[in-house]
Amino acid sequence: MTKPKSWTLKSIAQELGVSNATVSNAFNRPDQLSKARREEILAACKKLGYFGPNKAAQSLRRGTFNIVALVLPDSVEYMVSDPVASSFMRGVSAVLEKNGINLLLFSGNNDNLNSVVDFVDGFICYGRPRNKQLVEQLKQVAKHVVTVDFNIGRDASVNVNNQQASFDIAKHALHKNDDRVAILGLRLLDNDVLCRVYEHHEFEAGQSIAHQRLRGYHQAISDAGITLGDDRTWNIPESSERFASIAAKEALSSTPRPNVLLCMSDLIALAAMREALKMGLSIPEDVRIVGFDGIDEGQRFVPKLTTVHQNSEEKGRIAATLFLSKEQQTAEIDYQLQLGQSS
Amino acid sequence: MTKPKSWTLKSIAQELGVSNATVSNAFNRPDQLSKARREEILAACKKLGYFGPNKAAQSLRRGTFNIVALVLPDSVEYMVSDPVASSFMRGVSAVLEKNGINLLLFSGNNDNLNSVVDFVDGFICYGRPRNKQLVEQLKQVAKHVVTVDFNIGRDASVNVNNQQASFDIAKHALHKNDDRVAILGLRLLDNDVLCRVYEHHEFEAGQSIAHQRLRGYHQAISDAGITLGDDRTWNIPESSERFASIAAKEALSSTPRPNVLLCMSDLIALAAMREALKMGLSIPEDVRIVGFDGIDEGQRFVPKLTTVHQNSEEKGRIAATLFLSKEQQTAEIDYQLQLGQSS
DNA sequence: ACCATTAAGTAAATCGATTAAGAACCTACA
DNA sequence: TGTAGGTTCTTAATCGATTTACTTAATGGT
Repeated sequence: MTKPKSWTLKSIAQELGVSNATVSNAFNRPDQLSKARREEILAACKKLGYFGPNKAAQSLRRGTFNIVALVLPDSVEYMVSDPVASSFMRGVSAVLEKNGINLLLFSGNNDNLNSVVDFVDGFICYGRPRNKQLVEQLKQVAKHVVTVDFNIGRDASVNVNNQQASFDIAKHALHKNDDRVAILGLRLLDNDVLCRVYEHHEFEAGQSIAHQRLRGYHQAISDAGITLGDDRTWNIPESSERFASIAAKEALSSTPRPNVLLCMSDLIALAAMREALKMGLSIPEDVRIVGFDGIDEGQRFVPKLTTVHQNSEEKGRIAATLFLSKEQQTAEIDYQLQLGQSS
Repeated sequence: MTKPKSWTLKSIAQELGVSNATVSNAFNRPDQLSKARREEILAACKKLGYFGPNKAAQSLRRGTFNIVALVLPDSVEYMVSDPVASSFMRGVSAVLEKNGINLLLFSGNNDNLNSVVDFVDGFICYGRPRNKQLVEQLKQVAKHVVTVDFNIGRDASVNVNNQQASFDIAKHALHKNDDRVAILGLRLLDNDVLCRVYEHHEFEAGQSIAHQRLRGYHQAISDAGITLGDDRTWNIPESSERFASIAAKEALSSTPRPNVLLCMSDLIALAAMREALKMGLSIPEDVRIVGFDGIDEGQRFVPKLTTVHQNSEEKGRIAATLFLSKEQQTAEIDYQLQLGQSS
């Protein structure tokens, strides 16, 4: 046999005068052949430039791929822009890297798991995807899933107790029962527009993190003896500075002007603080602002942001570890209130 | 045939009483069968819950994968922390997403392309990998490569003219021929330690972006009639705030205290500004500081950073587009000086 | 009515591996 | 000597598809 430009198991075996199986075993099952034979084969492969079994073929045969898809709540673009999401990704990748598993980014804009489901070992899904089809598919066709910040009732999930945390931070922010409260929420509605939300009662059953946090806020507000106006809640469909600024400006110039702003993310809270300062308001005297997440920038801002810190990187690490262990369980991660000067 | 829990092309064909090939053609080559037959088959598949040919098998057969690996200069962790790298990734992913191509993250810590080369269509390599083996492998075993910020002499690459840009910014920063210059560099040495660099002449031939930028600085310094001291250059092996701060502190307290700091990245420049302010120095009166990259934070900082802006996102888009076009060419992207108050 | 085309569909080789089952040989123990 | 057991290696089926070459039937022109 003349030397082919690229070797396969078969051609190598032929060249060496042994069977297919023996070469395969040399690479995968050392106990299936004599040590001498094995070393001889491995050495020959190295010399000839055969770097081992083709992974694609191996995967097809074995049904395992060494790839996990990270399902993003949005575009990849969003993922690397958002500090919380980035941290999470950092945690995930650190664990996977250590285990030799590759990470594939699956954009939340994509509407069909089928394009990847055949060549990944499973999914880590960060936040409930907007696309409901995707959730259905995760349930049905995924070999293995770990969900983060939401639950689909199979395999594993990792969550923070959003409701409790939101309750805690809101309770801290609310002082008197004549406080005028506004809520700058995340994606509370099923649309993609920045708008006020009117029917609060509809959300009491929702399972997204936005709804969980909203419940926490509502509870604290009601505990403080405050009545939340019917138009005091903003739906911010994506976590961008642009949207956050617009919503903050709107809220701060609405009547009655709120003196407490409950923000469902630090990104939103920071935008709100910038807007408030721009409008000449002082924080926390004129308006108290609290966030959620605990990103670095919030701690550098003046005044320092009061927020709920959740360790996103740890969350990522736990999610990946859970994925690898294939255990079926729900992990709840810790959070801490981070008290700054903004409230 | 009884209904299997998951369909394959074969079992579906059997069930429908047609051949393998016909089902395959129904999905891939509409011109190979009658319209009626095709629609009948597709409908049946949908009803039975067969979502189309298995991608892993398809890939093995066809030799194409719809996956491109993004080779990172460092861990995934680094990639999402660094704003420039994140922008780049954003650009890449936007283009790939639009074309239905999946993105796989390949950590620069990984030392063997072989673990992925068999199931990706090729590589986009962001920055020269530290690992020289990796470069060799890219040259030899990659089906297709686009390199960014460096060149391996095959397929395509995209670069910014680092030397010219560095020359320009340095020229702007240097006023008089009695300026005392220090350089806060990137990874100039092949080690992983933060240290001063003594033998400048060794770098004149280097091809990494750090070396390219250094050449630009040297040229401007020499044009200004300044002699750069032998211990005025710092090697900062990774682009982290921690390392940058240490180096900046060291440089600013060294003798003679520099009044011009040429920083090879904005991250470093920002750290240097923070340290300078902390030491009670005023910018630019006591020390002029310039950066490289043009990240957002630099423009928000007070004083605003003077720097070279390169559109990283655009760079990412170009890299991905180049990859998809399979053309063999080198694209040079634009840069602009961004003049702030820091110099 | 005859032959040349074209259309529709199928059989079988192939992509590059893994692995169950079995063959050939050797050792050892009763 | 016969048989049980253990090594070492091979044969052949299989993973789930694509695609070339071929068969068969239908169409059309003269």
